[in-house]
Amino acid sequence: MTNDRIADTFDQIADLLEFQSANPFRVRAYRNGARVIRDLSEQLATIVGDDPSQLTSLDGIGKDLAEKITTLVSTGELSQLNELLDQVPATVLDIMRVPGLGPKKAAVLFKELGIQNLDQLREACLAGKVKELKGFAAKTEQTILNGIEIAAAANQRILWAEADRIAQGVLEHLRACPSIEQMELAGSYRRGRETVGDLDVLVVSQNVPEIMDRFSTLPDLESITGRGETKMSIRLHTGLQIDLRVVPAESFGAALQYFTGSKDHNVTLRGMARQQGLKINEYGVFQVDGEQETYLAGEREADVYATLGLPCFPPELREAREEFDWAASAGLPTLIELGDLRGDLHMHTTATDGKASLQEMVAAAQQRGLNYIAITDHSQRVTMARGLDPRRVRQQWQEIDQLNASLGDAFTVLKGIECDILEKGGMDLPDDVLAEADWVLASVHYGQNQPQSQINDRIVGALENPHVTAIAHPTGRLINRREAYEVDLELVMRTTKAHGKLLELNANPLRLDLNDVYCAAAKRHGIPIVISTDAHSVDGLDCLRYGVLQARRAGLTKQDVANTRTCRQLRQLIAGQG
DNA sequence: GCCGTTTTCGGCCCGACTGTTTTCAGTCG
Repeated sequence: MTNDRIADTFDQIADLLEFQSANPFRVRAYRNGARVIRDLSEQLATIVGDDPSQLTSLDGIGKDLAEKITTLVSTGELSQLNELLDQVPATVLDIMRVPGLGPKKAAVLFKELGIQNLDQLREACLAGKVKELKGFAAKTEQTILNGIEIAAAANQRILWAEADRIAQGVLEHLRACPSIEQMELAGSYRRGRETVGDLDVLVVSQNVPEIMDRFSTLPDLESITGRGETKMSIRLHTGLQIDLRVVPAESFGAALQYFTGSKDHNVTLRGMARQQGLKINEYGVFQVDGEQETYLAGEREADVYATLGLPCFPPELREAREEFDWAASAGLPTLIELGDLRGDLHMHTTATDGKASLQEMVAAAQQRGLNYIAITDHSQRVTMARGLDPRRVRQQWQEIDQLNASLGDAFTVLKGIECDILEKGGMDLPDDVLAEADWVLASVHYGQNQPQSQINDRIVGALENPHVTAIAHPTGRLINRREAYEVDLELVMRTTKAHGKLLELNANPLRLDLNDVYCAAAKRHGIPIVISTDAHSVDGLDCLRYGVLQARRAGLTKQDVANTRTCRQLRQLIAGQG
């Protein structure tokens, strides 16, 4: 059983317990456990096999959850979950996804009207039965009806890149307000998560009505779901929710900290504050003496942290993973920045499925301030993309040699290939061809549904090939579209390290593969990461920043990423591979 | 259900907004 499955199980238990109005801290314990498991690069099954007593050394996993993990790994099921599902059908949980319906109201609907799913809920609302329940009335019934569509479509977090496009539009729209003194986006968008569930906008202004009126005229606005004195919420036609908060200047830093989250990071932070006799909320940090509260900080985010003796964590690190341990020991890593990258080592041209020619890609990379690139078109197996056979790839490399001669020292084009790892194992191009390349990416494109052992063998085989430089998009996942293939990444990382090879962080916003958790694991293994765009067009080269965000979330520094090196240093690194 | 440099029991972050209420519970982030 995979970590994700175990985490899903704990989340489901949390949902069901919440529905039953169980102790909220118990619910949190399950959710916390699920999160810790998702942030783990080692497979729990391996830990259980080696030494189950290690489980309780994981933060948030105690005796009880450890036992449940062991049971799940060894039997594949959990009697507790089955018993809960006997009491509450899983479809009832959909009711709680309707905005405005939480566990309490959902339980009333289930117990009083026997409503088990969204269809029955809609019928009951239309029949006017809901508004007769205690605690419900006409307005709630209408809100539920409106919300059912959202619940059905909801659940879908959008890609960070898409959120960024929308967020910049919102800022642009609001900037028309002259009273705006400060404005920032917070939430998971600011933390650079690969997907974003909603947007949070923070504004400092003396004129709240002006800001809120302007906010209500957003071009794609579907409905205003709330408007108070400081907070307003709207929903776009796409279903995306945007929250606006107008705060006084002396609270801006505290609000930015608060609404950037993550929730778990803030829970930890507030716990630390409490131990020091302090209180943090979105208005500031306060010294607490009985009834008396004295404002200590809040205007700037850094001061909020400084008051607790903490560094101002980059938002990408605020996930309650290792950031507080780092702060307490060696300090925070100096995270990589976009400007640190000197090269892009994965891109395609019109020779295969790219939209731009070799010359156009080179010119575009130069414009973006890069010093080198690798051209990595597909190999022959990828027939749909007119993959290159030995003759055509050698022809392209000859072209690159000529181009390099004309470019001089200022810019280098590496002769590369994205060579398929064949379904039956082995590389798609002969060794004598690969030996002529400067940069060989090995990729799994076909046979993604093979069992784990077969995928493992293929990737390990590629890593053992002396001409392979790096594994591209090592898990094959497409965010919100396709699961990763079954691959034991711990095995891949050990093999990668043993042969001195590299792993890619594919910066395409749909891939971001390796993800933050595995990039952090690669760093622990001492494996250099390569952040590349996999560009299929000139515009595709702009994706590097998405990769950098994910790398920052992994705590990677400039030193951890291979293509921050000069081209000469990079060649030396490759030359050391075995 | 987890956790411990006050604690192995008794805590566990905190406030805004809404709707249905006559003072507050539920939901949300």
